[in-house]
Amino acid sequence: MNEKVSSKEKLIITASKLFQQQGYHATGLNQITKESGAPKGSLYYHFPDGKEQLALESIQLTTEFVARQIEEGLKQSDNPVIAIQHFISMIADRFQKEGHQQGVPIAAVALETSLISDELRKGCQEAYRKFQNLFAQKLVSGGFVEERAEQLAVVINSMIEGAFLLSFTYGDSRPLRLVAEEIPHVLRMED
Amino acid sequence: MNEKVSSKEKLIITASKLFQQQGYHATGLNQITKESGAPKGSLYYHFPDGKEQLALESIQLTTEFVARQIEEGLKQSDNPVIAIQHFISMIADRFQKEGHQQGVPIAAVALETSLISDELRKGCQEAYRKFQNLFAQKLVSGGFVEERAEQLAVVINSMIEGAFLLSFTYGDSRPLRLVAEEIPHVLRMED
DNA sequence: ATATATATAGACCAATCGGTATAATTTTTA
DNA sequence: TAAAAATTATACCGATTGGTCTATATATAT
Repeated sequence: MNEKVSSKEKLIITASKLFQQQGYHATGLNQITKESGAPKGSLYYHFPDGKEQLALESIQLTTEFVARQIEEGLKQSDNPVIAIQHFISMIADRFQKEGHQQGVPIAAVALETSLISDELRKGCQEAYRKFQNLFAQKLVSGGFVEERAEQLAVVINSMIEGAFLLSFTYGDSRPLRLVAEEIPHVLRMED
Repeated sequence: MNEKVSSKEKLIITASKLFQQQGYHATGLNQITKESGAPKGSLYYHFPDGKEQLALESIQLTTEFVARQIEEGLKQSDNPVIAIQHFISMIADRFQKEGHQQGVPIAAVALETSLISDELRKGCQEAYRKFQNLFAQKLVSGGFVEERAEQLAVVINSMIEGAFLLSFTYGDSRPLRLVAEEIPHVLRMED
């Protein structure tokens, strides 16, 4: 029963955190190995393609983590409006509590790497698609026609990502909270 | 009459472009001096505080540039809804035409540096505030009460920034176009 | 013309970057 | 237990990073 965290897992977990906080280029492999406790020799054994491969798998871990948070938040209500508002409030609360030292998931890596690595660009694209699909599903189960649900999911995704970026830069959760308040009108269900 | 572009200006112009395309950490001072034609000696003469100072002034140049684009777009109509929609369409068109090789203004630097440099964080904050104020002004002149206009401006700013990020990552202007279509409902003026 | 700022030129610095090499070790299989 | 496979440990690599230094021009004054 090998239940302890493997070196590979430790590397991915640490890298995910650092890439989110510092971005791709500011995060060195030496820092990742040092903070994870795994040696550099292990890094290139488990990730023979180097930093890019490690970043890709880190993005995928972050994607799963965020997706689970979205699912958790959305199951709070059958009403898509209330559910999505609840999820955004969740983000805003956590953002406020943790002193916004965590960065914005995916976004930094997406902006830094999309033009230099198609692999990483696709990884980030896949992340956003997953988030989008979760919102779309919720809207469909709330009565929206599928095509319309997908369109609205893109808009909701944009609002959240943009508000997250603004809240991060301002150091203030207000943009996230204001966006949450407008969800009913985007979904055309007056409150 | 010294009308030729000074070394300082060349450095800022080149740095603005590179920071937007590649982000802060991926852009080296050697690359900036090389592409601008200005020598490294000049860099530390004009920017004694180094990369951070150059980045701050670059952000400010980008801010002015984008602000002018917003003003240009918004003056297209007295109706805030149509004006804002027109501006977003402008972005989407340019994005599509230029093969999205330009990056997202401000955002990358904001995400990369906000946690490590309060100066740069404030510079990016100032950028977003300027954009926000232009939208808010337009809404006020369109009949919105000031406080409400400011709230909606934050939301519109979020939608645009988020959609820009998604369009960039997808390599597709669709998120921007979908967000434009939802502007009437956010401003509660049915089309 | 001469003195004085202003600006340029580019060699140089320690530190760090991503990445490689190989030997030693641990774990698994036979 | 012996052989084989998986993993770890470092020392090391050239290249590049942001930043410094001093000598040399180029203007702008007096």
